[in-house]
Amino acid sequence: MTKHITSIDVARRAGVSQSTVSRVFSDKHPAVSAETRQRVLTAAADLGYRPNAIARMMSTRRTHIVGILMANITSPFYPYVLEKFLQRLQALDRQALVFTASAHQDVDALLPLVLQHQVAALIVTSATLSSETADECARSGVPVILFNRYVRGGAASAVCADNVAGGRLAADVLLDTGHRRLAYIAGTPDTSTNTDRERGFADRLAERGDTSWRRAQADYTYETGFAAAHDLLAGSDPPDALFCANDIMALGALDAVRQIGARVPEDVSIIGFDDIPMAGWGAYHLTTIRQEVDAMIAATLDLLHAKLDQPDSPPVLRLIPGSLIVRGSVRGLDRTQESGA
Amino acid sequence: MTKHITSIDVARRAGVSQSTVSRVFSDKHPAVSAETRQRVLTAAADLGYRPNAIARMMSTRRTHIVGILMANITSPFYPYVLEKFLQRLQALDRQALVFTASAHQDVDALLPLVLQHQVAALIVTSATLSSETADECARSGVPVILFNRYVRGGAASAVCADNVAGGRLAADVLLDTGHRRLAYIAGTPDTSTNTDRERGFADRLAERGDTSWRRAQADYTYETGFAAAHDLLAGSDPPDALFCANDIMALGALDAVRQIGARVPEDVSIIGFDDIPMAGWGAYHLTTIRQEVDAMIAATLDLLHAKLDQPDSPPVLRLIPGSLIVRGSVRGLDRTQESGA
DNA sequence: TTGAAAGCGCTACCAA
DNA sequence: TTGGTAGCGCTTTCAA
Repeated sequence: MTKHITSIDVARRAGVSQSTVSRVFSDKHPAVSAETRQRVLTAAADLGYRPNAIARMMSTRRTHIVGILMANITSPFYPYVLEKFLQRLQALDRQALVFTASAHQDVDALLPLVLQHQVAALIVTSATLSSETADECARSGVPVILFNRYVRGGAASAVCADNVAGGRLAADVLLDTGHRRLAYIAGTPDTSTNTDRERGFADRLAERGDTSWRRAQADYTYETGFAAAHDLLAGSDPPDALFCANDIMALGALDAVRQIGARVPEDVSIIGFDDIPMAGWGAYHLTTIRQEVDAMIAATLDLLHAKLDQPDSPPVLRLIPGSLIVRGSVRGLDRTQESGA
Repeated sequence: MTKHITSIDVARRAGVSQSTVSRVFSDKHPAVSAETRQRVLTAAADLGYRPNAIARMMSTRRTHIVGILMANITSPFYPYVLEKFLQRLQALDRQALVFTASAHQDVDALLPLVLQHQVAALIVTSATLSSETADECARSGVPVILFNRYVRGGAASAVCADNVAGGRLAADVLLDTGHRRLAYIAGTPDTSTNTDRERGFADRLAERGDTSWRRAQADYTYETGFAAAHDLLAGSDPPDALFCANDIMALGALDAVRQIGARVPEDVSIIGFDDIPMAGWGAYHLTTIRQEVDAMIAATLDLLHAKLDQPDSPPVLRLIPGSLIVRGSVRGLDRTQESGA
């Protein structure tokens, strides 16, 4: 192992005290003469000194590290989210300790580990957090923001796409364009994104007098979306429109429709949710309800900092409206008809 | 802020010394009587004690944290890589501090920050590292493993797909199936993945007497792949086969071919590189050269631990062979003809 | 403006 | 098997 250079080495070389070296490298710049500072900086450069972030954390008992807890990174929606978070966090001079929860394993089990690392705050994405755990974080003084998830009555703030409104919008779009045999392809059960999208869709349909829509269960993957569409289309009196709880499943559904020799949108219309990059690709041209990811991320970081500045502020739920992105997978929709949700 | 519970609080409550508490929570379990341990554990549970990982690092001067430096998370190949790394690292009881380098910003600039956090090791993915920086890491005793990149003559070990062999394989496949007007769609210049794939392709073509292949520059995105294919196909005497430096561009190329009314593979064959999930989707059925990601990740972690155990071991370059995945985008290839690269 | 010294919460060594 | 104690490298009073 290489000998580690510490502030003491620098102090010795610069002929100053260790405290002075520390002052020079503190973020705020208190009372150090320009000349001394220069001497210290030179000595540090000569030695290749780098302040030890761990020791600094130890001493200040504060961390710049934000924990990110994420399941499902591979779902095409989340890599983008993660990258954005990392970029924004880095710009704010914060580091990110990232954890993934495999679907089966409980997110709550990961929490002690995260907390041990004294993270300044925690962002939880695509993974549910029990309200006990949320409370525990609150007790340790670690602000938690849920991204695209929320706990009912929990102690955690959350930022979500307005999934209910999105579901309603999908219902309106499909009905307005004259579709009459609707079906919903559901995402993973017990996720708030899925239940909210379905609820919005179902409620709006009911309001407009359609109670005969069908439903197939899938779990947010391409393969299950494909299979669900297949099943739906196989029966007699197949649906003429499919609302899919996310884009990936919608893409699978689209391929399924084509595979059985039907056309999109002439024979069946498809509308997705998310607006992932692939939705715009030539082979698909998926009409979808877009989540305003950038706005959601910005809101999350706002909430985070608000909570950091004011630890006692109450939890907040922030809903970010989405919007309809019109491409080619819904019959009777013309590309000027985009609207907010 | 909540009062923080320390090992001293636990010691007091359990009626033991602070050292004993520390022993109980050390990874290795030395010399603590079952009864004492139980008392300590109970007291800790009552108090909600959690060992402070920062203090532990400070004291041991070792970290379990691995830095991951990654650009391009959104390229569909990398989220999978990242998730796998996180999973494997977590299983090994290591945390991951993740940094992204936006393409423009120098990865080297991020390094001091990473090093300040006393990471035990560093994995660099999809981003080049100058050899100076690699040396600097070596000097600080931080093992660096490059994933899918290497620095010539550098001090860092690397794990790569065997891109040269993959390029050769693509050439053979296309020639063997009777294609005669070949073209290469290049990825981002100055990335070793691109240059190696191209070199393998070009060399093999030259060996077999084809020097008339064409080339279009793109940068690994769907859009540029689409545009490059468009250009290639627009001229007179358009190519009858396209080798794309990655799958995303191949998918773009495929959509471009269809858009101008040509058919894949009847009119033009396309072969990609990576085997991302979307390559298998119904709308594409892309024939491609697969990177054995799991093997690459395993090799990376092997190298990492080898280096950790034996800091003086020399840098290693490990090439992981890929294999041909036959789907429907190359004419004249029958699905039994898969082979190693 | 600078230096001395007291921690931060833990590990690890040495004695008992 | 346990307790005492000396750090780890830094920040942060408090004095000079």
